[in-house]
Amino acid sequence: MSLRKPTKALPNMAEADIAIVRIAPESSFKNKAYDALKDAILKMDIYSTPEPVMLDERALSERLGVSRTPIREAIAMLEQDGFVKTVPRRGIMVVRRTKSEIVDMIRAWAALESMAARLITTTARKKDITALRDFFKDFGKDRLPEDHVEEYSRANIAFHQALISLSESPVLVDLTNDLLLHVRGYRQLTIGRKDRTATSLPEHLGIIEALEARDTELAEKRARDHTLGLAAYVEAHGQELFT
Amino acid sequence: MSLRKPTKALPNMAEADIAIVRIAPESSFKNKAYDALKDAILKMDIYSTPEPVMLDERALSERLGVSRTPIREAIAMLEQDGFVKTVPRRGIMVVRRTKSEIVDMIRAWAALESMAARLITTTARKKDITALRDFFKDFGKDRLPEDHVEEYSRANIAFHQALISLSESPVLVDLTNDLLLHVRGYRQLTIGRKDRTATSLPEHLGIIEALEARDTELAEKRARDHTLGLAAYVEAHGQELFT
DNA sequence: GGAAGGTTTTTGGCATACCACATGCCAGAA
DNA sequence: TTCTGGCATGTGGTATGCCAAAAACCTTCC
Repeated sequence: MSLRKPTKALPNMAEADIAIVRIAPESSFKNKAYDALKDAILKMDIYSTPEPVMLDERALSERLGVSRTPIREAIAMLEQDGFVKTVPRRGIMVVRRTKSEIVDMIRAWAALESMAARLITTTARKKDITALRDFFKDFGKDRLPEDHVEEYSRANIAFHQALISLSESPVLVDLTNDLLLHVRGYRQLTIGRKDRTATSLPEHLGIIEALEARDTELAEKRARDHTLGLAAYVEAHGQELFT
Repeated sequence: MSLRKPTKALPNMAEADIAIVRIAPESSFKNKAYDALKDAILKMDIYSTPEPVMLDERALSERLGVSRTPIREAIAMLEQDGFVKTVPRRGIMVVRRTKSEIVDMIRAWAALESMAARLITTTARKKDITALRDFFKDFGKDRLPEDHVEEYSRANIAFHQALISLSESPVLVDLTNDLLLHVRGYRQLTIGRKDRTATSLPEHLGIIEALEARDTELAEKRARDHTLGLAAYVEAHGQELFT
């Protein structure tokens, strides 16, 4: 597949070996539009207003300086992702998730993460596991997480993503990232979590310890219970968010 | 919604009561094309030939009797699903999964299904759990699964889907169905499983028993181990498939 | 005979025009 | 004043046509 005629194209091809970096494929407008729209949707605060946020193909095509065609293809992709929903002759609306949908997603996340923990205990290098502690090195008795919620929240997300990555399972990584993108829209998941941060840090460390000890069952259980705890928290305290 | 002003519009409106049936919404070509292509892709045996299967926009638009635009939008959606990959100026190819990708997907499936089992022990009705046995009522000592692999395989898939559905978690259901669609392409997962069917049935029954007993931990474990067993099986015996 | 180089063909990317339908406004009738 | 039918307008859906780049083909010259 790579080369059609490998017969005698080698001798004077030494130049081909020097740092030729495969020129930028120059992504298509479709993909650029997809990235731009996805980014914009994730940034906007969909839940601040009661009316659904609507998108307009023509307006978007003008703003992005391309025709409607690539915009529409990008919209079709976003719809597959579940970020928007287009209704014929009505408009394209940014999807608003209900509380139970968010809780549901967090549960799925818990499932995937606990499987990641399980895999990690059998394959990851000790060094990489220990490195997970670094995400929280700025927090401790003298600098409590609950006093730096924003910062801790970022470390929290980074930790979870790093954890999943250690599983070296592309499927787990991708699925989890998708779920996180949806869940993340809820600012209150971060802010309101203030009273959860206190218990969060010890739980994280507990997960790391179990991983280091190669205790498969325990690591799996701790990872699961930790995230299920978040789900339960949202289910109990996330009321005000969802009108 | 049905009638705006019931105040005085009744007397001579008898004609409005005659069989008006709510006209069909008539899905768009884009979605029809998506369904048709997805169906076709799932049906084709991608692994029978060494060369990748290519699709052609213009040919498809002709075959389906619509223009390229809706086809392209459908392709964009399928690409999001991971079923095809379009390379500029080269073509659209049906994605072929490697063995490790399949194994990876089955592991994620195991994670989701074990979470489903966990949820079921706390929410599902006894009646619905017991109904899961029906999928295997045609098999027993006098009619061994390994003697009717095709049929058992169908029952198997149906069982797993019904199991996940009992969790009443749309996210788990959707994610699992997506994974199954990808995994399913491997006919050998069905055929080669002949030597696995023997152990499969007892394991299924074991899961059902744990669910009925509302033993959360055990149900979760059995569901997970059962599917992880399939992953291990594919990892060990799926060699011949992937060239 | 074979290879370099030019030309045609193929293929996806994009822009544009037009269509059908949902809505809202508004004149005119009741 | 209130209601109704029609028209203007806006929105997504679809069809077409052209373009650039890559691949295939073909010509020509050593």
